[in-house]
Amino acid sequence: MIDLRLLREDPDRVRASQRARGEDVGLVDALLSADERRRSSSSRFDQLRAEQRALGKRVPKASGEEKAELLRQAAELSAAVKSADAEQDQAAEEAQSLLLRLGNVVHPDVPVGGEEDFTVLETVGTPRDFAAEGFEPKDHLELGQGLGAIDVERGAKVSGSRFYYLTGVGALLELALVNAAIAQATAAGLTPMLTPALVKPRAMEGTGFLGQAAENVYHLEKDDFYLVGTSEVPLAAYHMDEIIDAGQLPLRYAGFSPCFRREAGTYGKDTRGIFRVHQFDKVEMFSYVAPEEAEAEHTRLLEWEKQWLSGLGLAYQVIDVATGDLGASASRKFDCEAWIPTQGKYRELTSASNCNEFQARRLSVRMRENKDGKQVTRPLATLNGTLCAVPRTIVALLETHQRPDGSVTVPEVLRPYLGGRDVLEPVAK
RNA sequence: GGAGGCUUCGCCUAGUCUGGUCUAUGGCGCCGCACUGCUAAUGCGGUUUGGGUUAACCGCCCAUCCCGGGUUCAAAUCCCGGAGCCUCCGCCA
Repeated sequence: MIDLRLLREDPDRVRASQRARGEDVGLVDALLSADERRRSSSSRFDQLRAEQRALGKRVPKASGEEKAELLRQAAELSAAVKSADAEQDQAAEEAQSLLLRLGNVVHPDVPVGGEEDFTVLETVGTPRDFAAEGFEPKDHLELGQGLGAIDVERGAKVSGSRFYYLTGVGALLELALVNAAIAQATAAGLTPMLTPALVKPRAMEGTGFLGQAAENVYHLEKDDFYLVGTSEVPLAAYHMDEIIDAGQLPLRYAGFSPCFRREAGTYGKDTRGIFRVHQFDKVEMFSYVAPEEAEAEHTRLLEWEKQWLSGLGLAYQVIDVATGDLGASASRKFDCEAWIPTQGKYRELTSASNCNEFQARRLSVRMRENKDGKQVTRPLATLNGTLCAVPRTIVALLETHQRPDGSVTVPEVLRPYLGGRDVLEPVAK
């Protein structure tokens, strides 16, 4: 959630942000007046309650006629307090529900527009020229099947469309990727974490996934659990309701977990292979920092992503995602898109978001620091970035490093995690 | 699944039986000041969190003793429901 003080003092900035996101600008004014009602009803309650307490203190000291009179007045006040309390609760609830619908205020440098209106910040590496090498690249599924690495037919038989098995060398490849990613993150000082994949509503809500993104989240009705779409959720909620000493910051984690996505509204998109699936594993980086450090941290996360992709020998571009394509929690988002040879375009492999204080306010994660000789508490900033989303990385790897005979060269960084193997060979059918 | 115990302002803790100066005790930690050649030690003071009021500060008011209801003029304290943690039993990877 955003800072209500900012909303009161500079509502135009919030309106502009909503407009840029292509979201309801009227929400800002609805929230302003709901906040007004919340404050006035709360004042009314506070005042009545103060009277009630003052009167209550006199009761035990009085006696006889006087006491009877006090009790009569107190009973009246008691009723008034009760109704003021109910009014206050209702007003607070209304303001809160409006506040939760409001997305983060976007960073001023973010390009305005929809999915196609991103800015390319940088291009790294050169897409491999298969025509010059004289052969037609196979797509990841054909390659994966040849290697005995991917089985989508049985995935569909057992679980339906967008499910798959990683088999044999495919399974080993995932484990190698995950180990290499965790090793890189650990070397950079991040704390490796294995996180829950089922979370309570508060964690999901606080991370910002129950607004517009709600239709993409699996929910277990009977137990009221949500399946996480990323370990960002359990990592953000890890410090929920805590106050962290400024000296402990930054806190950096590398979470590994399965990720579940309903992929609603993507009917017919990326139906072949394992590019877009309902369940996959991912290594995710997550940082808690002081708000003034957030932008520098955002760049840092991006650098670690670039280091990872470059190490895998992939060609990619970095984009500044446009306002209309930002998640509710993000003020700015950088995606790394890797070149997929058979698609002839760059596709998203990683994504780093700066949520500044937005998630921390919702989850009540604060920092305590010494300012001018006084201890102050304020929300901190959270950021997240993909290190390795396994299936998409496999797609890019197989296609990029394939050879004419259907074998695939293993990038050097992965070899130690594949028993020294430097090439994956097709298996006999 | 069954039985019992626990949950208080960063951490530990007093208070709950017997409702009202609980405006929540003490210790640790932390912050400030003093003393000191420096450090340590010591002394004094401060230190829950959130909301409101304020241009801001000071101050003041309200809420907050795991959460939600209830009883009462009045709830940390009594009653009901729930959550989490711990111990034991059962089942189980």
